[in-house]
Amino acid sequence: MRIATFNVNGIRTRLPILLRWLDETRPDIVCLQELKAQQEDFPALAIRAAGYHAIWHGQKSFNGVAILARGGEPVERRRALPGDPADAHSRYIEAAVGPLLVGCLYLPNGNPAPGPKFDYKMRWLERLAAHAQELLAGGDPIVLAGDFNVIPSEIDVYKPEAWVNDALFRPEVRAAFAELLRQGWTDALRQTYPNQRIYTFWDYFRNHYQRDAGLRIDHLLISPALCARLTGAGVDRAVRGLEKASDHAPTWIELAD
DNA sequence: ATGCCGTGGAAACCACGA
Repeated sequence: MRIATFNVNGIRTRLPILLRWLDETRPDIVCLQELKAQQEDFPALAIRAAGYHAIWHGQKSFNGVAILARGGEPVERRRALPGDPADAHSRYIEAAVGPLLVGCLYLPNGNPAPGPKFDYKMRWLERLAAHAQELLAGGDPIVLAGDFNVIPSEIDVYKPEAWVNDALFRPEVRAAFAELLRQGWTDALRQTYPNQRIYTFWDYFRNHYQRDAGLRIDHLLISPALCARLTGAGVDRAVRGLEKASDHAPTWIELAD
């Protein structure tokens, strides 16, 4: 089965591209981020007509996450990361899809760093680590997928020296991501391609896509129970080159049944 | 070093993104 993550940067504007990509690649489970739409403005009918059940957590203008599944309905487990009831951003949604648990996340950008936005990102990373640890304790097959806004290492950015002080690449952010891997999670794209340059995001400007000046910031972390089932992974780069594209490309893994 | 582009919402600009 195929599980994908895609930061759409506005689901209403991106709907034609999303539907075309769903039709062409037929992923079984899809995590979406940056819906940028209120709960009632999610295009549920069009997505249902494409063959997908969906749950989503919208927010006016910003953020917003969704989990799509074909074959079965995603059964919602939670729609916020624990640890801060005052955090009103729609950045996390979690569901059971058959025997699989899926966490879909949109981690804060954190720029400018230092500053309150960076502090919020670091707190969010701490909350994510705590929840991720709880999830692992169950021993279930779990995928944590989404836009992490974390460049894990130098190979994941076209020009590392230009990003050292950026909130996506600062040492404490990379350390927090590495801590997730130490818990037992596997970065499925990097596991599949240990030495390749793989990007999932390219800026809209400066011809970054045409120059392949990208970042790898969209990730699928899999729990130990899934490692032996990982048979492939990839990025649908061509989607980034379409007219009216998101600045992110869909990123996916393949699991043996 | 940089939001140069894109989206959304409010209001003909601004917030936000990475």
